[in-house]
Amino acid sequence: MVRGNKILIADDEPDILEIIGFNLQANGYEVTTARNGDEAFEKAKKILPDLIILDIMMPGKNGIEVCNLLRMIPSFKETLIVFLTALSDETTEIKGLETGADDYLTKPISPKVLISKINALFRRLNKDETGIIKIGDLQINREKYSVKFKEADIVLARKEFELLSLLASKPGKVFLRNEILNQIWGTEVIVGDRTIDVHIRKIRQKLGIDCITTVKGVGYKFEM
Amino acid sequence: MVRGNKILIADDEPDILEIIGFNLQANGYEVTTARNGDEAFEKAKKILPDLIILDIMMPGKNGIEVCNLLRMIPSFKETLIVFLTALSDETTEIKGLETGADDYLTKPISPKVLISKINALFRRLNKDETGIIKIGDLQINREKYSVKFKEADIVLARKEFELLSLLASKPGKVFLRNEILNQIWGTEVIVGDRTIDVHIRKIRQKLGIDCITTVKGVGYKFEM
DNA sequence: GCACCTGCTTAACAATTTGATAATATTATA
DNA sequence: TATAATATTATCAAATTGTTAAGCAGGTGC
Repeated sequence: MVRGNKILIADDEPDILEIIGFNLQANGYEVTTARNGDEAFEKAKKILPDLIILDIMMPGKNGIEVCNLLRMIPSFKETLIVFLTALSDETTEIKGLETGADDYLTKPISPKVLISKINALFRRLNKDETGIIKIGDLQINREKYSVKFKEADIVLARKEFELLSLLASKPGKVFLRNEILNQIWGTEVIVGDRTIDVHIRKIRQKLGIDCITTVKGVGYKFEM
Repeated sequence: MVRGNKILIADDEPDILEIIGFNLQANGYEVTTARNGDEAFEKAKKILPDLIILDIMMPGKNGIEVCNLLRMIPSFKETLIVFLTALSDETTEIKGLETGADDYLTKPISPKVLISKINALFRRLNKDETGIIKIGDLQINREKYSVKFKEADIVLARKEFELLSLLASKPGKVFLRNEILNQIWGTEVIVGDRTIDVHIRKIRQKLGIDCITTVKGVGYKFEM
């Protein structure tokens, strides 16, 4: 299992970006920086970091807004988000944590302490972030949007791919129909119940193997 | 899935224990207190809390020592440990986090902020809580919706699974028929009395072992 | 623009599974 | 043993999922 190591730092002070960025890189993290809220949001969607460090007071969107926006996107539900700011205002801190941030740090903070805190957070997060899922003879490449089974390429449509990808991300876990709807269609779109079934059917058909099990009244799970 | 809610607080100042304890209880946590490091260590082993708040400067063992000792015990590998102390000394903070603490808070801290931080920690913890029940040769996995007995998979329908799951969640406890009805069918649905029997029968049949005992006139209990 | 293709959703119906109940048999216990 | 409680069995209705085909929107090449 490969520990995720992509970190995005957003702060409007170049000095902070440089100091923290340098220290994180020295500790084996892959660092991207952003100078304001909008840039942070765009870069986050692009690079899908494992951890995002957000300054609260920034030009454009502030850190809390960025956090809120990101948490609405399914693929950022599990991403670690930490606020870093000079504000010692208690109300802000609570607001930050309640948007679903994982920690809240106040400047000034020494790089060493920061690294320690970040390591502690990652320690809790055991997740494979390579983007490639390999299960038996099946390979799912999130970046290439491709699926291989026994060296043979299988062409899946987008929804099919996302569905298989989701199920295979935790083999054995039963995904409730609601869970699937939220993760793939989002909370706003409403689609009929049979839609999931039809996609499942197509995946089963295209893969040719029965690796998706129905748990009646509950949901679906992936198993090889 | 039941959220862990047992918290142990260790501090040598009675005032702190009282204030924090009160606030945590008001937020639905079950609180135990300790007045020094040794007491904290003993109580931790006894009650197996989900979160431990440790003062660093305490009579007897200090907080870091307690943390180190606990982390050596397998059942405390996943326990949340947070340091709470007046020391703002950076070196101590790093030392704390490197022993495997999950956060580090400095006094003075307002109860609101404390609660927020603790909620944030639990939020993350609950995500990788497996929800697996293991009793003897029986394994019940809520996430996978699967039941294993001696390596053999047993397929249960939803109601059967819920029922077994409920009984096995507290082995030995007798669940009244009413209790079972409320937990599994809810208060609105009304089903006949024989319905429970039939489900119990199916579970017994499928498991092949007699681990559900009838307590006539009262209810059922799970025992291996 | 127009024909054509692809992917997504849905409707309609078939197939399957589940859960509840009735009817009857069995058991525990006063 | 009498009695109430539970076990067992078969049956049926309801819930759930599978399957197929059709409609629709968006994109592509001509």
